[in-house]
Amino acid sequence: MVSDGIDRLGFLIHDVQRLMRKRFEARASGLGLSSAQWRLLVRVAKEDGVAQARLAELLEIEPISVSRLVDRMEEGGWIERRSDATDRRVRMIFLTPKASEAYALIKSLAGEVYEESLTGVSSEDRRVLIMGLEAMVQNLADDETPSIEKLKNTEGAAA
Amino acid sequence: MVSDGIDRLGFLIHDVQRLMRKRFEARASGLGLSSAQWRLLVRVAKEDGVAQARLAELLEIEPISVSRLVDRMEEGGWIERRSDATDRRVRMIFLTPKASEAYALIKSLAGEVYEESLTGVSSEDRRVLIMGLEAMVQNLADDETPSIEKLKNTEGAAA
DNA sequence: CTTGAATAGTGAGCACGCTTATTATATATC
DNA sequence: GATATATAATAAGCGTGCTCACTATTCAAG
Repeated sequence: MVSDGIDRLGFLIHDVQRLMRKRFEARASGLGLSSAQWRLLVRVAKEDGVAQARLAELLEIEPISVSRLVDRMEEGGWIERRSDATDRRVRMIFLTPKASEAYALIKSLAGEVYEESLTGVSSEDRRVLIMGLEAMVQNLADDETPSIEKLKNTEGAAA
Repeated sequence: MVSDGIDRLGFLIHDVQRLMRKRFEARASGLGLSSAQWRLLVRVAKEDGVAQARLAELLEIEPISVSRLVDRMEEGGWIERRSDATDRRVRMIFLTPKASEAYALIKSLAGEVYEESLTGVSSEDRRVLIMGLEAMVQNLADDETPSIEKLKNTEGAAA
């Protein structure tokens, strides 16, 4: 029923993501930053002193994943945790000077990878591509995840 | 210099991949299959008896990752390893009947997720999207990863 | 036959995501 | 004030990817 390459959409997205991450990390390896760390760093750069829970929201990962990420980034000297005076549960995250220095370079590395990945794609097609991806995020974001129950009640799994 | 949403391309791809994987795994959780396992299963379905090294090539992951994946899939009863009579280094991978049964359902689940993710995207835009993604894979695939050396020799990292 | 290079697979250990459960603190309610 | 609930962060343990190092086996030279 599906036409063209749509039945390979998952493979495609998966490949693009993996290859982009790989290339970025190859470029940034001199800095000792992974792509996950870079994403967190970018967020903190935009909102210095942000709490971990807020970071989890922004990055759309679980708080525990932020915990671990921040652990390693603190070890690496990229960020530091400071206590919030008004709420002792909160750890506020700040960039170190080292991270602030690296920020511009990181953005430029990312920009390079983006441009390279889009070589030969017209600006018109780029716009369609970006808009398509944004639509996909929107469509996938409303997390209706109840179909397991449905499956179990109507058909039963093929186990 | 970058226009529109191109400076967020990495975030977009990352989000789409994560959300698609999440949704697929929610649907397939009744089966006990992860998306990585599903990808491997699809490959083996197309080439029964394939060697692990060949699978690593096809999936574009490292042989050691295939090893671990196959370990868990063997435990889960999805595939089985058999020795090759002509080359005792090789483990040939076969689907179990359980996996063969599940294959059609898996493809249909994947197709559902693809269609849902593309809701509201015209077939014309879909074609541009797919072609754009394919171009990105092509552009990123030629793994020129020597720029670390270049960086070190010409500028030095900002450490 | 023996030596050496290449190939197939795995072990150890790491990064980064997850689920589930726990601790510490804050806040709302009685 | 005491109790219950909610929130911030973390701990434990797993899946999937990686690098590096290793074993077993094959194949090519000598």
